[in-house]
Amino acid sequence: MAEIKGDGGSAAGKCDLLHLRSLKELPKETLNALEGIGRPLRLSAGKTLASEGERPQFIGCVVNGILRMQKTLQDGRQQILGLLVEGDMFGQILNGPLNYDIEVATDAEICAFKREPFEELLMHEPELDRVLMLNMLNELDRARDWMIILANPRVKGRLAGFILVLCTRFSELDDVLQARNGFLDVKIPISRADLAHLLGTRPESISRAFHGLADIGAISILSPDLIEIRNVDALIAESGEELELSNAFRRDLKQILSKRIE
Amino acid sequence: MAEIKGDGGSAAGKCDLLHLRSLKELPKETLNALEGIGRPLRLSAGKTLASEGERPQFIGCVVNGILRMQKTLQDGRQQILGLLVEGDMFGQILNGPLNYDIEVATDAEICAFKREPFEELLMHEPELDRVLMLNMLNELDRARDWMIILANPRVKGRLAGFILVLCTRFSELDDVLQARNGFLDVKIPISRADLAHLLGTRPESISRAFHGLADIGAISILSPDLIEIRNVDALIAESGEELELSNAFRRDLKQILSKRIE
DNA sequence: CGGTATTTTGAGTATCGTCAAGGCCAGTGG
DNA sequence: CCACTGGCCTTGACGATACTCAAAATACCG
Repeated sequence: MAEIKGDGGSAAGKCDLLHLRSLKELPKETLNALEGIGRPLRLSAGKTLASEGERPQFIGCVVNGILRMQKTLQDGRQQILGLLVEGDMFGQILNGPLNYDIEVATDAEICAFKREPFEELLMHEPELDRVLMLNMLNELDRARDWMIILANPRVKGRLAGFILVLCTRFSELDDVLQARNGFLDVKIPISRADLAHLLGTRPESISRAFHGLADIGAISILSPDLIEIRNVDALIAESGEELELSNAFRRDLKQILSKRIE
Repeated sequence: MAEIKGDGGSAAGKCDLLHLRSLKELPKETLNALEGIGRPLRLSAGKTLASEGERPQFIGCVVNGILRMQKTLQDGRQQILGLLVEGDMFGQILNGPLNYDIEVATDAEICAFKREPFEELLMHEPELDRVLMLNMLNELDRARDWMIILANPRVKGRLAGFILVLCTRFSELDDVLQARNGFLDVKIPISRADLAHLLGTRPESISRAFHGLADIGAISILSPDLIEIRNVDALIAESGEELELSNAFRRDLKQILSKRIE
């Protein structure tokens, strides 16, 4: 394949940023400028991209795959603070040092921008600034979602909340949602261990919670990382999600279902 | 007292924004302009300032007292998503509608800015924009703190984490910290019920956790809303906080202790 | 001093964390 | 082609913890 050699990076070529939903609104010139200073990086699961306390050398944008933001606690637990997916940006633009690690959860592809040219571009392009602001607001919303999920006293409820969030906030992801004979298939994109770290519990409890949800008929487990939603209302009831949103949820899900079936 | 009548507000006069730590860095003219469009509001505990789904009529800045951001869930639980204290701003500047309620936790005083003049001021004052950005980053950090605290499997650990956060992130507050005969007194600024809503549990468990911490000698309970930290290390150990930070914690706390004693 | 709200305590049950063992799947090497 | 190995997921048993409901004690306010 024709590869344009980058200036020293192991990966070379050009990022394809056009299809990322978060950047779509940028003017074409800005997008081109971004692609000009960005280099694609292919990362394999398990790699640590940046560690707590340091300031990452580059600004990154996830093209596909999933990264996790996580902290290692004193008692040995690892707590996942959030997931970075397609279109999410990271790398402390204004902030000081990171206060969490960034690791690769599944094999991923990112676009890396050197800090200086990126920040210079930022000065001249208020649109880019706006996109970053929205990215941050999005992260704040998601952090609050995780808070609500974590506050659920039962693991079964936390898992139900996670599945619902997967269906809404992460629904744009390629492989997560798929309709099949009238039900919605959901691919669980991370391991049980990571799920446990995310929901503040242990893999064993996650497993029990999955089967608990299956027992009440809310889902069925097709394979460890693929489930089928059989009863949205039961799922919502378990999660204890908010009143108004749960109705919106139902509507959206029905929409997604019918859209994906077509 | 000399009061300058406002244009229709029930409260009148001028906000004193000078002493707020988050606004200190603003140029004097910007601060004056802000004070010009702001009106002080005195609020009593329990009042709902804004509800989920609506867009608040004004931008607010807390002068003193505590507001809470909270959501009412379908199963009746109320989950507190965070506290707004002296210097914090709220009111969805760029965002769409709120997705939580804002209620007054303790009698409070805020400075309210009408949306239009505030946003116009924002256009002309990049410094103000920057302050708002920092305010948002701060909120994100705090949301992540809450996540880590909520993820702690034991209520005793969550409570320990809360007390530590109180000593660090909220240490600038007037009444929270006070040194007395060599130990640090901490005023718990919200009720047991609110604390339960914040930590995702029930008031009974909060009570038991307080007494559990007292049993291991980490704290002593002077009155329901006033505790004394007797063993910081035990408290940190219970909270399971992060490795590096816990050392910083210890240092900071010792500093606070010696500073407050003087 | 009485009345109310808040906090605390108690007892019983459900849930979760822990430790240990078993099962499933994929990749490896004979 | 098949046994083996290692990683991940599941299951089981048991003790610790937290939720629930109910009642008592305490603090708060007039």
